[in-house]
Amino acid sequence: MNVSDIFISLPVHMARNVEFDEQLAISKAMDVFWKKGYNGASMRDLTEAMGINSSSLYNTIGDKHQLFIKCIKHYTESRMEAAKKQLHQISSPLKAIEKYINASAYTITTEPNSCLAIKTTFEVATFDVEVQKIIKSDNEFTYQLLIGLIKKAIDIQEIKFTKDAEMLTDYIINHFTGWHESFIIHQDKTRIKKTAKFLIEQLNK
Amino acid sequence: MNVSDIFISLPVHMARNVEFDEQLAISKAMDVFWKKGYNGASMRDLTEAMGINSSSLYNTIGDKHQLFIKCIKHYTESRMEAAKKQLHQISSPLKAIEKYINASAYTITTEPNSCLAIKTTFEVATFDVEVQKIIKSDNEFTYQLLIGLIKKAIDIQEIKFTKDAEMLTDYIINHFTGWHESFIIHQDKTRIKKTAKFLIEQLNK
DNA sequence: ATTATTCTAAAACGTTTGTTTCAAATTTTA
DNA sequence: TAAAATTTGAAACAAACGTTTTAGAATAAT
Repeated sequence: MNVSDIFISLPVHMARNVEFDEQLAISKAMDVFWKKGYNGASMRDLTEAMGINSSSLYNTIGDKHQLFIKCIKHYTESRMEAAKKQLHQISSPLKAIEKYINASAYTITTEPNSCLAIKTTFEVATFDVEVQKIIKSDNEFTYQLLIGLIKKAIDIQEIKFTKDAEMLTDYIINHFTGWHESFIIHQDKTRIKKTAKFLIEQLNK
Repeated sequence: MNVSDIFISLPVHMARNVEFDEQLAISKAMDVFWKKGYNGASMRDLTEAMGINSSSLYNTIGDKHQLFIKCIKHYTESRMEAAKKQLHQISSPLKAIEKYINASAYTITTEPNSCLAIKTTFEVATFDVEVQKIIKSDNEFTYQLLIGLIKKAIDIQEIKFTKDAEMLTDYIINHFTGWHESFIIHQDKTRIKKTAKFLIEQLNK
């Protein structure tokens, strides 16, 4: 055996390339899961929205579950990027926290669907360990982002009423889920804006 | 036509009575929906848990959707009764609020499944108007219960930092949903207890 | 241009879905 | 006790489910 044998299993003739844009297709599938949930979305719903045949889907991305995993990864990753950009270069940590809270309230009361990560948490995260991991790391990202800001704010005494940064981070994050539920039930922006305003006032005490 | 004709359509021969206990069967079905969600629960899952045949189910309760409606009604109604009993005769409004918060935190970190009402809100309440109504009135109950206490607490100056009872009610309720999500993700009781403690401290300012 | 390879579309796959049928069992009224 | 009415269990229903197969179109390398 010589070195070239190692590569003998590689395709000699490279036939057709995949026709469809995988990222675009996943984004389309994500929208379906977002609206209908994991169990509520059928493969026919998905392939129709993606504009591809199920054979292409199974040849490239995989089965329904693998597709779902890619969709929520896509969702959480794009949210992370958006958050990074959003808080990029804000001098005051407390101002950054406030901006993050207001941006969350705005997103919740503006987007057509409630957060896919939260919907997924309540629908399948209890059973599905693979989903659990993604949801957990998404949550951890937000947590680290906020706790960094809170620790800084405590350090420079922008926040004076507590030294427990971990608790305060949890405390703030908890609100977002409640706002989502509230908005589904009442469809009332002002209720959420008022509580967001109050939460920010609390931070300034 | 005489008066007796009005009743002529009523059954003359009353045959068998329904064998199974409907309330018990609905309670069993509720557990299945609670674990698997609406779309995740199959009729075979449900009838097996209920211990009845699907023909009996369709003859008495109705189809899957009607069964689900009865299940979430059962869920919300029993929760309402429990809440009423719980706060029955507590002299101080603020103490009653605190008890309600602590009881919520305890339930969230103790029960095997996350709240059926919240799971339902995120899974189907966006589309299903019948479900929406039930969820909304369940929410309204909690809202009225809390706002009553908060208004009293403001009146007798147990709460001094705000006069906006509506906002504060929303603010408190919002936490519960967040705790549910947090507990699904982290399974950490102390994180929830800490934020509950902090929330109560805020009320005493 | 031929060959090897991969992609795509349509159809079909076996299961499972929610729901209905139907005969047998049961019970009440007469 | 006979007749009428209704529930029950088992089987069957069509439709939809997630997935696979298959034949042919497409394309890169020879």
